[in-house]
Amino acid sequence: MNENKPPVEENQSFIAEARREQIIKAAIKTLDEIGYVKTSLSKIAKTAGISTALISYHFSDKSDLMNQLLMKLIESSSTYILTRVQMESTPREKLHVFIESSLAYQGTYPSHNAALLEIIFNARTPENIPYYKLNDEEEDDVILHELREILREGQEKGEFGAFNIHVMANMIQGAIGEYMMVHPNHTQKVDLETYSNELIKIVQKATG
Amino acid sequence: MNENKPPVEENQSFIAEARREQIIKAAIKTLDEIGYVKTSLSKIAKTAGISTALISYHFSDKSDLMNQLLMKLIESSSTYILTRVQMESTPREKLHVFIESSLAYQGTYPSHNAALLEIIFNARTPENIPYYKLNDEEEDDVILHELREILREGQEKGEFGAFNIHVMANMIQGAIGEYMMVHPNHTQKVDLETYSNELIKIVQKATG
DNA sequence: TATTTATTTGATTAATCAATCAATAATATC
DNA sequence: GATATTATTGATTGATTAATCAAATAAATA
Repeated sequence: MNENKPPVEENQSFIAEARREQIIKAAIKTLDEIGYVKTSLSKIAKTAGISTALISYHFSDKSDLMNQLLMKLIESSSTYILTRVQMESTPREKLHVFIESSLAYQGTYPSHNAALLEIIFNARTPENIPYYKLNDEEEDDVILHELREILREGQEKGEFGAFNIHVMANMIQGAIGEYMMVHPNHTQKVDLETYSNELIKIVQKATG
Repeated sequence: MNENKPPVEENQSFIAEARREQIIKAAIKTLDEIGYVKTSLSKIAKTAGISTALISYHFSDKSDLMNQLLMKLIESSSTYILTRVQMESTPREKLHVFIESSLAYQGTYPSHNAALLEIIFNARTPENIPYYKLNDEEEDDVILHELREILREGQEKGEFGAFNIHVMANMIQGAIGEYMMVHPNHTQKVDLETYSNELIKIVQKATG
């Protein structure tokens, strides 16, 4: 029966993995509710109903926790958007779905979104560079890269007119981000669906 | 010679006013260099070369200092942009100058801009609402209001086509904001002037 | 079952924070 | 020049922070 034993690593980390999940969930909730500045390990621990030291046991560091959480949040929203975009065929359709699903993600997971913002705006690298200034540097930002790719392909195929891809991509991301910042979950001047539709129309014309 | 005496208030507050200026300048520098999270009264005091208690003497509170600083920064950038916009006559010209000067302000006062971002993203009202979620609620945001007014006037005069004003305004602001976030002061993929020109072109087409 | 290994806690550390206060120093007023 | 007011400091308070550690508990392994 030896060959049936699950690999040691998986077995070892089963409890640990569940605990990490729990801590990360508590971190999201805390960040959403009180913001990065007031979020401390003890606040997160209290939210999770565990001791502070337990967080230190599972994460080497506060910044380790925040980094892992950030990666999870980015991956979550990226997957949500990319899977939907990849189901479309033409650049124009892809672009519309990109906008639509980017905004839809915010409506579906508002707390994830808030937590993501709090970390990006506040956490800094060991070299003290804020994450929000890092974004652009190639490698990392899958979403921005995909958006540019859609625009490039659209121009290549003649579906889109002439424009600067970097600027257009920034503008679209900016329009999406602006909504996610300014609008609390309820009672908004422009509801999510209207915003989404109108933004698509405008971008349609801009990419001409 | 009595009537020549300057009003008591001005006289009294002369030193105090200068000191407040100095503290606010030090706060800008500190926020720019180490970010909101790491900025403390003692760090600001050290930057200013004064004692921490002196800040408490001139400002009732940490949040009082941050609020006054925020107001100054908003007023500074608003004035910069609005004076330039008001020199133009047609909505189209106003819109172009709005974009141009918004971006130019960032290039001219990068540290002011960084400090503004740090406060907006981090400071919260006594009710714990982040400032960046407050923006939209009428009264306050002079800049956003002006932008919408330009767009409205342009539509009214038939210079612009049909689009949702709120969404278009958000998109333009988002495109501007995106630049100011992503791009550090040097070695950028798209330089400020190119970005400005290209954004104007795109918005020109979008507003049709 | 005995023993090792993984998980969890409570107590503690040293640092830092905002804010207060009494004691000076500087300035203005009379 | 005496007196009051304003400005400034250093020391101190109590709260909170991230991180460490020895001790206790739970789980896995042999």
